[in-house]
Amino acid sequence: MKRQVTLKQIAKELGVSIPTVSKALRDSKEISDETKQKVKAFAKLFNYRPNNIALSLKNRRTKTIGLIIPEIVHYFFSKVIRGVEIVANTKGYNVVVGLSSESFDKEVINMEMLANGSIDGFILSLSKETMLNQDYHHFIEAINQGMPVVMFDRVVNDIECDKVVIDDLEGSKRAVQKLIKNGAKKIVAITTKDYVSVGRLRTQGYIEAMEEHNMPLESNLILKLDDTIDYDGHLELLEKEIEQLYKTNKGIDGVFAVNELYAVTAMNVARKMGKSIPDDIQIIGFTDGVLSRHASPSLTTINQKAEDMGKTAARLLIERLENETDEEAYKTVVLQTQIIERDSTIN
Amino acid sequence: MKRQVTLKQIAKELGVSIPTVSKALRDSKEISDETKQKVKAFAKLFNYRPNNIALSLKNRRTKTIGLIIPEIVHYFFSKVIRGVEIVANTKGYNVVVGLSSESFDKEVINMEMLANGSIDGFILSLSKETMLNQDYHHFIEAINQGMPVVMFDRVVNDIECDKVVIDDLEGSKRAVQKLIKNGAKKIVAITTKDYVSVGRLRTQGYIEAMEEHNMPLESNLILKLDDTIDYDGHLELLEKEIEQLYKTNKGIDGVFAVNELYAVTAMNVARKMGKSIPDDIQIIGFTDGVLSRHASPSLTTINQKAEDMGKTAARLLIERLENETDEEAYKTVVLQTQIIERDSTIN
DNA sequence: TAAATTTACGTAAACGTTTGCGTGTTGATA
DNA sequence: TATCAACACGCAAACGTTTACGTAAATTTA
Repeated sequence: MKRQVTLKQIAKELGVSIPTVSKALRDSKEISDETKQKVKAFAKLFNYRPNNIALSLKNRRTKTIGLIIPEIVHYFFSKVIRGVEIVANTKGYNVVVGLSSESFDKEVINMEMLANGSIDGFILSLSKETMLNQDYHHFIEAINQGMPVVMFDRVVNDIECDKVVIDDLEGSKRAVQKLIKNGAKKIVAITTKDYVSVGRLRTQGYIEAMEEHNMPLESNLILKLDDTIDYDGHLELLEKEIEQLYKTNKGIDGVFAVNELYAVTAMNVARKMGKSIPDDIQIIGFTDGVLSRHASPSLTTINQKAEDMGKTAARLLIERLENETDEEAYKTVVLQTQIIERDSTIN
Repeated sequence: MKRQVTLKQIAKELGVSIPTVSKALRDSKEISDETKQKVKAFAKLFNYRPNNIALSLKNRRTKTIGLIIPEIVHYFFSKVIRGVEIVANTKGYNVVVGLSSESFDKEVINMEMLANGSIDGFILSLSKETMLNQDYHHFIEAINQGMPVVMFDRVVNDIECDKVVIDDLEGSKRAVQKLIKNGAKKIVAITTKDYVSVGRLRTQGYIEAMEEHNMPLESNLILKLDDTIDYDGHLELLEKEIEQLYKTNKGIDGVFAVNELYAVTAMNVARKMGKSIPDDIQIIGFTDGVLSRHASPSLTTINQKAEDMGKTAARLLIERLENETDEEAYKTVVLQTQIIERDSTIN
């Protein structure tokens, strides 16, 4: 109906100039108290709000953050969004979310849609396809154009920007150490292929822990899954892979899985095979999500610090946006993980 | 480093006027081929992209949708976001997400942050507190200002705007009917207090199904939980409530739960009490999320059509934004549910 | 060859703000 | 009564676009 009222309309209605209205509302001392009163009353009456777009154009800043994530129906990423939102909102920023759906092209398109003035900076996590392609030109372009970028979780080391990651290596190492300490003798790792940066690091953590305790390190014991497959829609594929793993390696009594889907499936498969959790097999997963919490028995996991990650990323970005001072001092924040002990391990 | 190049800079560099550059790039026939070539080449070289903010100001439309949801770490809502994103992106719209965190105030603040020109329209689902307060002034204001609003799932009937809901009553009715047909004799409903619109409807569906089959309808059999409590953090509270329900009503052999958290917890509690699923107790939940799919046994559920809902809402909004024609013809789209049969019922 | 038309551009205004500066009016000072 | 500062406001420009319109020069037509 009645469009938002503008300075122009107030000015016209009150018989003053536009700048006078603007200054009155901002309490400039150039304007008489009388006029201020008049203008403010009118503005309040008609619920005047400055047009954000006009302000953005004038100030050359939108107070909006672009957040590009690979997937949204996902415990970890949705928690990151929440972290970003919380910090952004308290600092007066909005968040526009772009979904790459793990696709390189969509990642590029999303970034192009936003990089033309719509946002002040990016927070992003690489799509799987981008990690495979290793084509990072869109990030480099954005950065060269003076657009601050903060990468989280799935990052690329070569690119100069702020980053937030967890200590994947240390976290998984501690998980495996816990299994060993709990008496597990034959521990398998269920992980992803190496191009996924976090998968590689977590596998490495498993290997280092095993080596340090002189445990048998056979390639049989490491199941590297192709995580371009959407196992959520084809759970039976995943189940078959894991069943196979159990069958070719008799006597498995410890499972370390790099995400909670693998962990909970490993548990369900084991139970179907008549194993008891945690007495026969102990399981630790990565990412502390709903699945882990509500599985039965509940899963011991490594907390991936999703919300913290989002908050930290948002803080880093906003700091960079608001302090145009110390350029080039890019930071990488490493968040420490914790083990959340539940019922899939002996405590 | 080098800021985005503007029409002004191109014009200056090429010794022509700004409108000439603009027209050349838009292939206006006012401009000679020679000049067009020159301008386009230069623009391409310097990777010119029109500034979105300037365009928004000029066109009085931002091509951005504001999406306000109560919670993001939530299977249903994150799927809705995905639906909205997909449709929005294919139509050239961006999506800025605002979180109300189930709080009335945050809902209002979020809407105010966006209503000042930042977006073209809202898609939203009410926070619990708003449903309790029944204070809808912020929606009414937005609508009066000519800002299109589409409500989904948690809607308020009194407000005139487009809406997308599922057939909660019919869906839950069919769920209970299925339990009855499967031979369940004593069926309980685990639901929320009535101010949650969808909770009320789903409870109603349970009641109607029971009545139509002349099943005993005792208030004991309906557990209305206070869902302002964050059971995700205090699972034991929820477990205690459900355990109590089982104990005061011996012989329960059917459970209808209005969300998957209640359903999976009802299952876990039953199993801890030595019941076998689905032989002793059959369970159907609402919302087909990860918990249902990966629970063991997997849960039979009613599909809440989250992604469809998001897509439909986005389509409704964009249609209204782009056809300024038929005002006042508000639609309410009702999506039909389906039962996803899994292992928590006898099939 | 003068008038009419086309071509190819530039000017101005607009979207809604903010801010530096100019200016007419008032009151105080010398 | 001149002079000057203070006051209270308006003007202009800027952010980056687009579009209606104006206007020289070049071309066509009569």
